[in-house]
Amino acid sequence: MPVDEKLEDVLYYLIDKTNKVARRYSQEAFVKAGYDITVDQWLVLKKIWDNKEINQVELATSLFKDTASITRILQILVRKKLVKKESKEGDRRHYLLSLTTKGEQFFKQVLGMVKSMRMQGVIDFSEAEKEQIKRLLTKMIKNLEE
Amino acid sequence: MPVDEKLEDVLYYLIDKTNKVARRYSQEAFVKAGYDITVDQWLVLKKIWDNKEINQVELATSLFKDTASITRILQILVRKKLVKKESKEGDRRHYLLSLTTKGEQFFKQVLGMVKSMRMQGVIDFSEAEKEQIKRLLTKMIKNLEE
DNA sequence: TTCTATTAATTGATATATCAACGATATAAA
DNA sequence: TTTATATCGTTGATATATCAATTAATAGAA
Repeated sequence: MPVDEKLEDVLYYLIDKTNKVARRYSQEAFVKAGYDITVDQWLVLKKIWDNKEINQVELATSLFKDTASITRILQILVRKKLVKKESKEGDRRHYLLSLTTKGEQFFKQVLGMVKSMRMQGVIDFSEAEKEQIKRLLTKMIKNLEE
Repeated sequence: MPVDEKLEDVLYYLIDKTNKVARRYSQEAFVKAGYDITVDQWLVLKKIWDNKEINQVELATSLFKDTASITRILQILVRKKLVKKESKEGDRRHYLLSLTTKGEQFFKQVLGMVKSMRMQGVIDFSEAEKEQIKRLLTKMIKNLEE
């Protein structure tokens, strides 16, 4: 019988837990506020807001998602009339993505809440601790990316 | 136009990225080694190995999963003949979960690789850094739970 | 210019997450 | 004992992740 440490002591498990707790916290806040949106949909909105002329491959890369996932999330956001896709002149393989007027209004309305959600996780962290956790996570990523 | 920090500077985003990188790293290692198993399926195996008489609700709680997800993951593990479900005498609402002989052999075979995967992420971390990152993540979880 | 290779996006299949509804059983209350 | 409530597990619906195959369009090579 091989002996092994408990799952609770495994760092990946702790990261997974933190990630889930943060996502659930954010999702519940959206629901409580009556915003019909998921965390992943919000991230896509945010990225389009920040990069008005982004295409789907760039969107996928920067959000660590598959282009297939992006296609489906965008279908939902277009259905909700928050995002619009327009063919690009010059290269008809891809689209220009942008927020609709409704999408921009929605984004601005939700952003304040999102900012306070971001703070909640580190509410009692010193500046040094905030830097430290980012530094260590970045270091882990480097160790795991070939 | 509200100004907002870049996604790359948001801590939740960095945690999400670390989590995905760690999962992909682990999943690729399983595939390369020819092990037909997902990360989530492995976690369920590990938990049953550690707790021979666990039921599905406890399994779900300890892995931060929904009981519906556990039902479906177990269906797959049973189909692969790695796990068996036996009715419990006394309370027929739930099952006793355990690894089959094949499941135990598989677990022992894979465990060595899993241990080295766990180390890879923190390969250049000092002991103090390992403690630090666990402490800070635990602190974040407390800030975001209930 | 024509053939080939690459790129952007979509779709299908399977695994997982989450919520809600449900069935079977067990426990507590009346 | 009957009734009400709580618990364990399953299933359906929708969203997302991943991989593979496919379409449409562009770019590069012959």
